[in-house]
Amino acid sequence: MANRHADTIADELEDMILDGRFANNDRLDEVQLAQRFSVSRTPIREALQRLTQAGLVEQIPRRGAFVRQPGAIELIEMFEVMAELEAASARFAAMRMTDAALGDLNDANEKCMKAMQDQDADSYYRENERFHHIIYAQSGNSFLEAEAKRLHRRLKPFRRLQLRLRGRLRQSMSEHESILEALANGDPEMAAQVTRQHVAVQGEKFHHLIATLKIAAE
Amino acid sequence: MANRHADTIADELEDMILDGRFANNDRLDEVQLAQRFSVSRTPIREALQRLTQAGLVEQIPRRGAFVRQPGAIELIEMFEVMAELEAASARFAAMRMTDAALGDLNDANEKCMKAMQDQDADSYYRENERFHHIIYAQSGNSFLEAEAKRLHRRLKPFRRLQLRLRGRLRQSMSEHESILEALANGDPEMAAQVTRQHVAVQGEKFHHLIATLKIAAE
DNA sequence: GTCAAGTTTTTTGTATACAAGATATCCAAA
DNA sequence: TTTGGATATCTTGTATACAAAAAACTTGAC
Repeated sequence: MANRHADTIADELEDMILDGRFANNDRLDEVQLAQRFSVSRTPIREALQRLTQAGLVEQIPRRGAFVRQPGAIELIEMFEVMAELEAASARFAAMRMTDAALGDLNDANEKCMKAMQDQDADSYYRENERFHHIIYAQSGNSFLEAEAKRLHRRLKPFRRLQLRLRGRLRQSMSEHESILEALANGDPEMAAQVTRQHVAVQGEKFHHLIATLKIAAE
Repeated sequence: MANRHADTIADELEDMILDGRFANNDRLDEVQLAQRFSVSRTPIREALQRLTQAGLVEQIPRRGAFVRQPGAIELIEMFEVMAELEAASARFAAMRMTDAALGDLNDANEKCMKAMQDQDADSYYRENERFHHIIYAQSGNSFLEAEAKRLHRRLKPFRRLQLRLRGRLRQSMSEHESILEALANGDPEMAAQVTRQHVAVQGEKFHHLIATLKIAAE
């Protein structure tokens, strides 16, 4: 990609923002960050530019850079788009997927299941991510794969939240089964539909969660 | 957004690349560009960073920035994704669209038709773009709208190419009619399907065009 | 004439310097 | 006490300086 220093700084800042280590609208002071990373302002500014492009930071001219956590509405919109990208991936994958990849997908799903039974959250997240990434890759469309990965990563912290809802995990696994079945049958429309539903419901659950939190806060 | 100078420079460079004023793999020399724009290297570097993020430029560490025109395969992939984004927009629009917007869409379509009869290419492109942008906006999903606009813009120069094919324009207009009808009927699945087809066929026509050009070149 | 090692020249990436705009502080008047 | 304006301070945005890496060139051996 680009220059090493600014690159790694951007990655670190991205992680920090996505992990929620900054509050919304926190100002990212250039000199402070420069000191923290022991570099000059130049690579910091490059990193901030990158984050701005990625939508994680908003830069206001002559005012500075502010972390920009998406609001509830924007998150729902993003989940909606994610559902469409996943549905499209699944549709293509149903037609283009290799047998070997189908085996991998099955493997990821079984490990997901096992992780759920073992209450092993880390393992669950890892295998669930693998499950979805395999579908993106098997769309046979690298551009789609890249876009899907990008948005998937952006939504990661919020997916975790939503999975805490009672019964959601088990339901999610059953949806995986339907996806697997549709892909195994090579049924593009079915694959697209169940996959869209699988992701869209995450957005809805998330919405529900937000609403609940709001009520609880009153 | 960000700083004025680097901003406008990025926009200008973007236009130049999208208009094809640079060949693929052309190196974008920082000092040369700095002189051309009468600024220092700093804002140039910021602009190049932005273009890299947008996928128009590839930066190789310690080597420089190179314009990166998508190849045939990548273009087909991008058209495939565009088709999905448009289809999703149309699906949502079928459910959420206002009557006023439906009127606007009809208006854009009629002006498109008129432009075709008048052989007025500029007017055609403008109204065609308006047609599609209305659908994005009426998806009621700003995030989707932004993503669709972004990709639409990226594909702009290649859509123009494809429209030169004999009979393509008339076919395209008839597809617009089907889209309008589905939206007017509030039929989400039909709207998604005809819209996907409308855009996907552009990719196929484009593919066909490329193949033809290659044969002609031999 | 070709190739390879060593040297010079470019070019990138980072640090620092400086200018202009934004924010904060202070003081006086109502 | 509060408000308004003038001044001081801080912060961003751009220019310049410098170090290190890559490319280009030179020179010498075969």
